[in-house]
Amino acid sequence: MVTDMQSRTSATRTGRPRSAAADAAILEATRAALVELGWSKMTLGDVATRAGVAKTTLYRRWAGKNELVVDAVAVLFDELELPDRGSLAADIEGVVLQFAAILDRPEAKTALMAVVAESTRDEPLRERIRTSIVDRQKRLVLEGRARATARGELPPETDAAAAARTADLIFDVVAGAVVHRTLVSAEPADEEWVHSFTRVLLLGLAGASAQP
Amino acid sequence: MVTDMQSRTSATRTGRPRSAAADAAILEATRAALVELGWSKMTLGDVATRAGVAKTTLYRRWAGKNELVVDAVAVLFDELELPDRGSLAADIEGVVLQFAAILDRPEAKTALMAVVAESTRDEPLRERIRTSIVDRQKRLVLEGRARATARGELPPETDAAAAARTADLIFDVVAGAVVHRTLVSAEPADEEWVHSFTRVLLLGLAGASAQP
DNA sequence: CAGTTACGCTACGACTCGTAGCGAAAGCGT
DNA sequence: ACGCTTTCGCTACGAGTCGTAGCGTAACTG
Repeated sequence: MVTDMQSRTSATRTGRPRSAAADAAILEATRAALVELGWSKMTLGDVATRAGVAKTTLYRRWAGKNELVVDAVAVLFDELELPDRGSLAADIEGVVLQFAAILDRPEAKTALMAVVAESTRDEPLRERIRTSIVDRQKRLVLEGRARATARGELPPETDAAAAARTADLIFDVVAGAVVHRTLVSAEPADEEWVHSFTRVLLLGLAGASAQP
Repeated sequence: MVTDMQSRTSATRTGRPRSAAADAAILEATRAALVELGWSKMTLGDVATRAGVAKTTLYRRWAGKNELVVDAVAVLFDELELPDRGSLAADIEGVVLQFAAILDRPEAKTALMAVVAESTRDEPLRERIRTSIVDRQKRLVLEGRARATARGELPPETDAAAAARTADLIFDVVAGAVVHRTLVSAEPADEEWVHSFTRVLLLGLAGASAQP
């Protein structure tokens, strides 16, 4: 979570250890500040005060606002799981509804778009977002396909490269559509919408695999 | 573009008129500053200096950074047109490639995500984005469907409400997928990707209309 | 020429940022 | 118990940005 070379390389650190409670308090205070103030009006000084922590302590652990907010929001995606609803279509609908529920939170709305905007000019930040947020979502695509293949709903993959491209395409379509619906169109990704979207996606994928 | 009640209600304004050249210079300076500095490091004072304009002049015309950047980036979407490539699939591919080309610009990357992030806590800003940017894209979806219907590629719409929902779905899927591919996955939406995406989308829509 | 509005310029208080310095606290090894 | 090391809370600071006020001048209208 926090990038510190020494604490991982040497098993036993000398000196006073960093307070784990402070980490938790800071991240929770960050989410609270995001809810109340949004990204632009949230200040690190305010977060430190809310967490009952000195501002210098915060700067010792995170390089800046971007990194802190990524860590604070990343935990929201821990609850993402692939439910076994019996069919590929039902599984996808379940995951998409979970994803939509997370994006419905005010702290996720304002934080995700902002850090993505910053990441366009900050390659390390983009990597941090990828490993702590995006890859967790992408993993569900691969798991879902594996489960559907085991069920016999999908044929086993023969071309690994083509399979990877298809997984990337699915991921961008699913995540992009939900994000755009929620944040740009500002309309809820409710069950009816998710059902329509899933049907179009699956029919499209079925047709694409039928006529290569 | 600029919200001024008086200049439109009363046809002839008394006093010194606002310099149209200043407007153009400010918007161009804004785009230049976005390219060089990105959203977060761009300051209105710097924009005013680049434009050869006093900072106070800038504040007389725009309420803040958000509104200014929306206006500055909106013109990038003026070049979006619906090319007549002969088939619905080819038309969609053409539009998506245009959209991808705009999103490939650095000023569009950093600005669009940032203002969308701000709009989650600013309803007037979201409305401004919608009317000056989003609706211009959405219109292409409606035009494309009308043209395809005229060609006979699509059946005439019977249920207006269902047709509107479908158009919204298509729009969120197309725009969301391209944005996610470009900004989150950070990989180019090149011809190959657009071709794969368009095929999945059209097959899905065809299948969905076949089995209502 | 009088009236009105926009402009450039300067200056200002308020705020945020990120860092430095200090003494005290909390661990570890001997 | 005693150093050694690192973290902690606190205060203070220069630098930078924000958005506005005031002023004299420029541009356009009747």
